[in-house]
Amino acid sequence: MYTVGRLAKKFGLSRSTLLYYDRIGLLKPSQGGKGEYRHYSDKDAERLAQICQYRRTGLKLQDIKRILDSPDTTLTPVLEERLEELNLEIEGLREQQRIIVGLLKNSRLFESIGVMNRATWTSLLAASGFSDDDMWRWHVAFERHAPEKHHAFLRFLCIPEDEIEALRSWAANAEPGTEKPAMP
Amino acid sequence: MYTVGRLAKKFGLSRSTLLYYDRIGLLKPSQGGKGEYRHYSDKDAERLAQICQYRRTGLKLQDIKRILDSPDTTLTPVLEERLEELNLEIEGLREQQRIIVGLLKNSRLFESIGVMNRATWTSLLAASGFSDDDMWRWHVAFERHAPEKHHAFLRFLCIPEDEIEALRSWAANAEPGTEKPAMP
DNA sequence: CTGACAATCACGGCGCGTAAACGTTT
DNA sequence: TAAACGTTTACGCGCCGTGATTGTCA
Repeated sequence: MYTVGRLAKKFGLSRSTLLYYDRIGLLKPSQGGKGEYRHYSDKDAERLAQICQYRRTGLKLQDIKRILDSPDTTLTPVLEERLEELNLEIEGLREQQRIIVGLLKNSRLFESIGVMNRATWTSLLAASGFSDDDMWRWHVAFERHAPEKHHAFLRFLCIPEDEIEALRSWAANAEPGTEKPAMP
Repeated sequence: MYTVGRLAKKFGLSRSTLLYYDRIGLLKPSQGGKGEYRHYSDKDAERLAQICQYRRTGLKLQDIKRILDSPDTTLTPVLEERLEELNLEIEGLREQQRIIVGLLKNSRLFESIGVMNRATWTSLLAASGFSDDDMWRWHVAFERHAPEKHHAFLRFLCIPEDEIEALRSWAANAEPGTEKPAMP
């Protein structure tokens, strides 16, 4: 049995957060009617633990409520939806990064920040003994095996969208002996 | 010379957005007093183009204002700051993805979504003719040459933080002939 | 009695607009 | 007359945080 404050402390939340969860029906104390003190049982605490877990995935409180209040069939689809949503969000942010990198390309300073780029990547591969040919073969395999992920990875390297397009379409059509595209 | 609506249409914005920009002093029409129609000059339009450009980087309107209203010395630092901020945001979102992947690991369905993971990655490398040894050497080079980026990349693969730690510390200390860590 | 808790209610606040309502210019 | 404009005000999102005021427990 916990009071609001105690439960809040136990989970590193603020009291008002729990009050808020009560208000929206996400976590109602199993004892304590109107005007009385709230009393949270161990079961309530367990539910709160679940809530915190799901919150770490960025799910909205409403979705968490849906998950916890309905048979577990909803869990997987909701999480997958969130995963997809996160992909889109990340893609959007990377897009913003690419634009900034474009604007900053005179100022060489951005190299020192943790943004991955092609120069770093290729120099790493070279340092590990990978030849240019290896790299081209790798692009081809990547494009064939998982085109979307290939795309995502190229974006991860902050390569401009048009170059990505060129690289991918080359990789998609490459036959043994195909001429390699010129890359800056 | 443009009126609000025309300028808005030209830039794919809504009228209210321009009104808002006027209110906060971000873009004031060079002609048009109170009660009169706003008239935006070509210079204003140019400024708006700048604004839109910077907005695509996710800069706050206040920061854009600062950039445009002061000598260009502020541009670079502001952009770099935003870049760093984006890194943090992306890292946070990836963290959320990793948690979801952990929760979903029984449901194999997430493989079909565009999330990169180690399995895909290694199978790709293998398909391109890279041996296990190549991969281990590559980790070592990566860790030595750009530790932070190595970290970022492993996160990109949705590898749990503790395994990342293990892998990195192994790579950091590896000598030729060092035993390789067991990886699931 | 006192001090630490509890209760309820309502408002604030971020960032960037959007929408409504109603009057004026062209 | 109609369309586009003007101003002002309020609202929306998501997730709480912060009081104010008053009641209760140890």
